Formats: sequence, C-alpha cells, structure tokens
Amino acid sequence: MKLATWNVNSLAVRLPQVLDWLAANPVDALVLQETKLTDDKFPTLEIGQAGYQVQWFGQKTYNGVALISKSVATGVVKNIPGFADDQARVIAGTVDGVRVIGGYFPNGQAPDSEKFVYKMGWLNGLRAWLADELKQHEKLVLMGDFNIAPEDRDVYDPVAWAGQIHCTPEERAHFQGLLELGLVDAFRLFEQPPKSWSWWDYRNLAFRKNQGLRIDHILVSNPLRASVEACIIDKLPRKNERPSDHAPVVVTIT
DNA sequence: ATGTCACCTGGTAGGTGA
Repeated sequence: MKLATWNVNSLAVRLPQVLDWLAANPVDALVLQETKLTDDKFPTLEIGQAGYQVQWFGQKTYNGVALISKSVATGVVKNIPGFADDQARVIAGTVDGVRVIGGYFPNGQAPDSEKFVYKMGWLNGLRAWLADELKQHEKLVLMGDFNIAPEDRDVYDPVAWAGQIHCTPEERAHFQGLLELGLVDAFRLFEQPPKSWSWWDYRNLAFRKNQGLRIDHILVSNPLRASVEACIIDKLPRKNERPSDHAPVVVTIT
C-alpha cells in the first residue's frame, strides 16, 4: 500500500492540484494539513467523485486536516484525546488494517514565544496519546507536517538555523521521543539524495536555490519497518503554478 | 533583499501567521 502526507496551505486554492496529484499517484491514503476550511466548506463532493473516501476536521482561517482514503476509514478520531485544543490539527483512522494518524504540528513561531510553549504542550499530549494508540494498533503510521527538522542534515543551512524554530534541541528531543515509542523515520530507512527537503519558504527564491528544510515526515511502527519498500519526497507539485510551499511525502509498504 | 502567499477585517490597505 501507499500512504502520503501533504501540507497544501489552503485546500480552497490547492484542490485542483490535489485531485491531479491523486490521479497521477493513486495512494491508499493521503493526509492533508492546513486545509484552512470550516467543515461546511469542505469539498467532499469533488473528492468523492475522484473515487475516494474522506474524513475532515477544520476550522476558520488556520489549521485544518483531512484523511483521504480508498477504503473507508474506521475508528476516526479528531484531535488528541486527553489534550484540550481549540485548533484542528489531528485526524486519525484505521485504513485497511493500518492505523493512519495525520498531524499538523504547531509551528511554534519562535523559541521564546507563547506559541512555542503551546507546541511543547501539544507534543507532550501527542506522545502520551500515541503510547496508547501503539498498544492498540500494531501497524501504525504517523505522518504530517511536524514542523521539526530532526537533524542538521535536514536543514539547508544548519549554522544559520541553529537554535531557531524547527531546529531547537527541545523540538528535536520530542522527535526522538516519538521514535522511542517504537516508531522509525521511513525516509531515513533508505539512501536519499543529499539536500532533500519537504518545505521551501515562498520568500527569497528558496525553491529555486533549493534552500529548504525536511519537516514533513512519515513515521512507521516497528512491526511495519521490514515491510517499508520506499519513501520519497515528491518535488514535482512544488514546481506547479501557485504551489503549496510543502511537497508531498510518500511511503510504500508491502 | 523577508525577493511570498493566504486569510481576515474592513476596506479599496493593513495585520497575522506561516
């Protein structure tokens, strides 16, 4: 099966690109972040006509997530049970026997900001809930926009970014904490091109200069590890007209 | 060169978040 994650930065703008991408990449499940749509405005009809099921969880202006799948998703959960949150950031469901969790992790803005405090609390809540989920679901995939660059090799200029948001020791410790629950970074199971990023700032001609970060990830539970056949970042949609600033990440599991 | 984009409110621009 193929699973994918994509921060689309407004589904209202990017829906045609998502449908085009799904036509070219018929995945079993795709999680979206930053749909930026209230639930009443979600394009269920268009996604259904493309032959997919969908679960969605949105809010006004910011955040918003969705789980698109070929098979019906069961046991759908929205946001983190046990963590009170007024921001729509998580959607989970079981698809073909695999627990699929899509997350739009908080950005955090700056290490000395209130938003960073929120990010740390959110990450603590996520970790506690995931420990439970892993007890119940042997086959589990956590994917999304983590807003964390786990290592220096995930950053185009690690010196300039040292200690900056996405690269702080606190965020990286949380990423390691997720791995310690029994997850593995699917992208790093394989040899990858150097300077592999999943996000490029809209500013500064960053994409053209390949100045980016790898902050979108797919983590698979240990029982799935041996079944992971490939994991790639699909840069093509970043070359579209009016692209999202993020590229999709895709994992293939036998 | 923060060289952008998307959304909001309240307007034909400015603020916010990323």
